[in-house]
Amino acid sequence: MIVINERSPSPIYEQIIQQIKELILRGVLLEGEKLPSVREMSGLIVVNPNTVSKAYQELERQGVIETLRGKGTFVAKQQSPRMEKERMQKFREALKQVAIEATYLGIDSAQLQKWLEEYMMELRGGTDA
Amino acid sequence: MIVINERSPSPIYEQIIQQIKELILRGVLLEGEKLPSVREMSGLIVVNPNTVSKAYQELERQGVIETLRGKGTFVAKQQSPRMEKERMQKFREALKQVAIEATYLGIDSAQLQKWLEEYMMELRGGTDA
Amino acid sequence: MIVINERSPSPIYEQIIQQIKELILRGVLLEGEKLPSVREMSGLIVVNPNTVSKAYQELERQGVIETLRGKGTFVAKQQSPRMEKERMQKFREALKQVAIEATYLGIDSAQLQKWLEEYMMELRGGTDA
Amino acid sequence: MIVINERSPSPIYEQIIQQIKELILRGVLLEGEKLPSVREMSGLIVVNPNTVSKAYQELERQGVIETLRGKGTFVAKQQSPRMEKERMQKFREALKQVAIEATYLGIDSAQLQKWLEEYMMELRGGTDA
DNA sequence: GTGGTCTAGACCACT
DNA sequence: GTGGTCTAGACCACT
Repeated sequence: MIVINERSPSPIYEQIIQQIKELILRGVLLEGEKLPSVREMSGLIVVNPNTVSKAYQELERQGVIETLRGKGTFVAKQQSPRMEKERMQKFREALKQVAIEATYLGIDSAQLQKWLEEYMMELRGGTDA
Repeated sequence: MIVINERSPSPIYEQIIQQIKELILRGVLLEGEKLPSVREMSGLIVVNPNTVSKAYQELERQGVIETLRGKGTFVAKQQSPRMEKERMQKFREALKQVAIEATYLGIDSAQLQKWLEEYMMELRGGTDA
Repeated sequence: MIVINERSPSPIYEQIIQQIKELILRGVLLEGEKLPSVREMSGLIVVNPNTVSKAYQELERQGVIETLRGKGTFVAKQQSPRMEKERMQKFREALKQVAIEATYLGIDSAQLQKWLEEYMMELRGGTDA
Repeated sequence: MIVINERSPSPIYEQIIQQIKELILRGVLLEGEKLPSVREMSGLIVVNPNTVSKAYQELERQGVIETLRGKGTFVAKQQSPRMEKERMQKFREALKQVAIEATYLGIDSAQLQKWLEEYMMELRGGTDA
């Protein structure tokens, strides 16, 4: 389910984080469901265990997953909106950069909204499956 | 005009690139206008000249600014959309991450579109000024 | 394998770029093969690591080599022709200058073609080895 | 007749040198013909006089033009092949780089020869005019 | 150990 | 004065 692009400029642990988030949003990973252990995951996606571990730790810090000692790692129960200030600021910043780059690429706001709609529909649609 | 955030995870030269793009889109920097020299800019934003130089070189590669040997660096004449494939792919990727993160933060697509509209209006509005 | 000419008018990082390209075309460096690390190379050819790094980054931009984070730098898999417009224009310009200079040196087109044949045979021959 | 590209990475004085050589090879400038003075040329092509002067000096060093005190600058009489070792070596080096880059761009030797033929025909054709 | 970023500062070609 | 190149060397993220 998770595909790593070694040539990507974004670090592998970031790719893992993003893709796990996406799998949860799409409903592939359900609330309370067990994630593969660090070692399993490290074998599945052929990546150093330290890298997987780092991704899990960050996901836990963000409240996306939960680690139960000796039991394993699970998708957190409350996947409700978490409006942490820091995260929100980062998001607004990213959104602004997207607007700038879109303008440079000559993409108008209608096209942009269409694409965003599509992506978000895909993600929300996932929860029905 | 340009403010560097030393604590930001994105490198200083990237911050310079993004902010110069923004200043151009907002119409603060006009076509053909001279940018501060590498040394001036380096003094203004308190950053090493090499770092400014790296940002200028990348902006030149992207066709945003132009360098005239021994004369200086200028905002490029044609700021027309450049649909380079690679850049477009990066953009689509960034857009997708924004959609994912928005979903996580509980921001619906209507809110997202409103914010994007605002940013893009600000940018386009700048060219009239 | 790589020899830097400090008196050459072309910058050191350009010399590195050209010679690595040549080594690949001659088949001395094979697809997927690891290049010396920035530090190793910098020691081998007695040049500052930053200069080697600059050469590697430009080679990556051109798709000649690939960087895997924390792992190293490798000869890219597909060394297929890349017909980027900009690069092609630069090439045509260089070719024209060669024609002009040849005429000045009294070299006729038959001789020129013979030399080019030789060089290209050498390069293509390298991939068999 | 001479067109300067201020955005070109090759310096203006080099562009002047190359284009004067080309004009001579094409027969636009004839042996013994007077060149515009440094000031005239500087006005014609809108370039700093120092830059023109530098180009003329280099052309004189190469034996392409001759300066007669108080009279002006003229296309040299003997435009016969001058096989200076240094120049020849530089040329062979440039030719080699052309071969390497052509291979990278996927241009075969037949195409390369066709282009070279064309360029050289244009140049030689010029002497008939 | 790997490449990426950055500083401080020198030197150079070009205008 | 302008940008381009290079050195020497530090620090950092990533694997």
